[in-house]
Amino acid sequence: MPAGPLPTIHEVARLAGVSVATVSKTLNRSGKVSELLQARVNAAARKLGYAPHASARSLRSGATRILGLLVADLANPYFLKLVESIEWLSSAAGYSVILCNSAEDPGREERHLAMLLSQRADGVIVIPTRRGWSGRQAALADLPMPGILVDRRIEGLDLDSVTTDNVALGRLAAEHLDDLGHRRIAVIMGSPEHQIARHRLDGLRSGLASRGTTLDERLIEKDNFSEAAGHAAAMRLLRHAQRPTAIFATNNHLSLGLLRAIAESGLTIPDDLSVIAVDEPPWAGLVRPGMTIVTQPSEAIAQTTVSTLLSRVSEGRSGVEGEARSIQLQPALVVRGSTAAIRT
Amino acid sequence: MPAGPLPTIHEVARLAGVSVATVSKTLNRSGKVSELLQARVNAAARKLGYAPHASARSLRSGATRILGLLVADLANPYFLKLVESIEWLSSAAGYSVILCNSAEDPGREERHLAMLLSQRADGVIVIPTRRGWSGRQAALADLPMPGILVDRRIEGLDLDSVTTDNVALGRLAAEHLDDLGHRRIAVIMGSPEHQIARHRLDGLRSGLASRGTTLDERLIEKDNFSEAAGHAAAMRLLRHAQRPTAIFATNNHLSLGLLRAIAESGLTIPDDLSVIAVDEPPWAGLVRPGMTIVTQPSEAIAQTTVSTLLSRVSEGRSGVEGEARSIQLQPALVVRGSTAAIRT
DNA sequence: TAGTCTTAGTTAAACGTTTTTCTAATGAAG
DNA sequence: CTTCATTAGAAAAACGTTTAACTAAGACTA
Repeated sequence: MPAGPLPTIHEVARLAGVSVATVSKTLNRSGKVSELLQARVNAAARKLGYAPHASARSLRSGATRILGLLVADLANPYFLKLVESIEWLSSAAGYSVILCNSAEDPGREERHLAMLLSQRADGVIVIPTRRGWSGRQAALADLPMPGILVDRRIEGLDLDSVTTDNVALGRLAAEHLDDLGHRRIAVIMGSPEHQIARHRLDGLRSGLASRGTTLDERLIEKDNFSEAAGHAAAMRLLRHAQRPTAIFATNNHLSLGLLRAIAESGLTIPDDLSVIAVDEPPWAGLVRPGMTIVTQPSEAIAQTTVSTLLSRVSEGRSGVEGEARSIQLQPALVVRGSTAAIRT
Repeated sequence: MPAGPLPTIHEVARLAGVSVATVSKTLNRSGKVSELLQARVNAAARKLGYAPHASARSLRSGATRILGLLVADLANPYFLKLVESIEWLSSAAGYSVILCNSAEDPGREERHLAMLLSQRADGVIVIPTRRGWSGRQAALADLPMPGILVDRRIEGLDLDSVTTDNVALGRLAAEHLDDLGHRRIAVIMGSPEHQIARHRLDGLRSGLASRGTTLDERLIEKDNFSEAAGHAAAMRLLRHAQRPTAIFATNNHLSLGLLRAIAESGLTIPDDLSVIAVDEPPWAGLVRPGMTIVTQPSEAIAQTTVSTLLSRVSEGRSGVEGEARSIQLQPALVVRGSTAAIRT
């Protein structure tokens, strides 16, 4: 790092023989500057290697062109996809992203939020941690900049949100399994206190009900969302007196645990057991002959999130504020080989 | 977002009945302030919900407490682990992280670097893209803030770096396979233009050589580092007249492709084929009976990276600059079931 | 020709901090 | 009873921008 102190706009102005205002206007393409001076300014800026000081700029202008991205769990491949897309879209729109991983820890989440407030991010995108929001909604509601929730909603919090229609997701799985003739269907649902898990289960249940099948409540495995929990739940199900003919795992971690359990048991998919999972983790290709999944439209979710947030940002607080928009996007069923018609 | 304009230090000062200097000193624990005034200031700050304006602070103080993290490829689980650890450590040290994904695109990388310069990040951590650095080293070398390379080094660039000892990594794989009696060993090496790939191959070759085995050059598969390439290479190897008894995949994407190919071929690990891979991707558990791997010490690498960078940051440009440190950490072999002694 | 409108540019204020310099008060030393 | 340090606090400058307010010079209108 050999360079001395960085050049300021004043040095550019001096070299170009103009005022700093002219430099600013030229570089920001605001206001009128003659072709001649524009050329001189640009040449000077390039020659000096001028890079505007973002802090100074935002101190004066009031906008940082920074978005905060607060992720509940970076290790979840689905969230990672969201992060990738959101970073991509933001950067295309001229915004930088401060990434914060709360690792499902409300304490970290809160500290990160305070930091983003100090940074005066122009907006914050939050995939909230699962627990710890009761009584803490104010932290988000009182944020002085626009915020938007992704994937998970927080009960009793009036904020823009973009989520998957998780009831529809459960219903898709139900209809597919029913079409294949499955009646003994198990669910590894994660934590029943979690809205998403409940919605997916509700969708499954109602989807089956509308086909005249009732879900066997004894085949609903409830615990948390970890791979270990998925593995344990799967083990219980596989040892069940009347083994289910199909298992629905409602999240990436859970389905990984499920697949591991199946591999350990020496069972074959889909002959011994049909499996349907949510989202497409990188390892979906390892399951022969391909994983049947219900996918959440991660690209569309990222897209909607960023554009909604940025439109709020440009509305500014001048706007009528309006109602909180809560946008639900539709999942899709991708049929591959891990589900098969039940043997007669 | 109901709150009006955020309170400034002046309003805190007025409410506490002191000067802004006293507020600043109190909040930053710098300078002497009496107990009494400290209490008044803290109370006032809390009451107003004061959050210092980071831009103003860094404009004046010259430090942003922001680190830039420029990642070549977020989709690589190994890099993701690094990102997680780095974010964690930085945030523990009081730094925020601006995450930039270059997705192996030098153009994006360059734009992100310019942005980080504008943001006046206190330091930048770079996992550089594979290509596109010839003639562009200056972009990093001339950075006015401390920078550090992780995982990949750039030839001809004199900058701190933290990497795995990849020759040792290859040698570990070689010795393990040799111990098990394998002689027909294949490598899916990725791109031969890439230093890491070459080092790992060199390590494998020399490791075998020191045991008296020569690596069959026809069993070295070269292409790029994608999953597709890994899959294709594996397919070629599996159809080989004399099928190798063991395959070494030198990267996460490649090993995923390899495993997929094996699953498709209906071969069993380790009976038909031993497999050794690098790093522990989430799906390692899906391979029965467990994946044998050579791991890079990602935690230690993250740790070393952050502490080295932060020490450079606090040295400031006052320091003697000193030599660039290039730190190599040692990989480790984790033996599980995917490698087995060759059948006699 | 005198007045008014544009236009292209400059000057200077402002953003919210930190930090240097300054001041007044207290206490110790001679 | 001075003088000199020491201290806690205040006043003010500075950081590098953007932008509002201003100016001078042409171009147009009456």
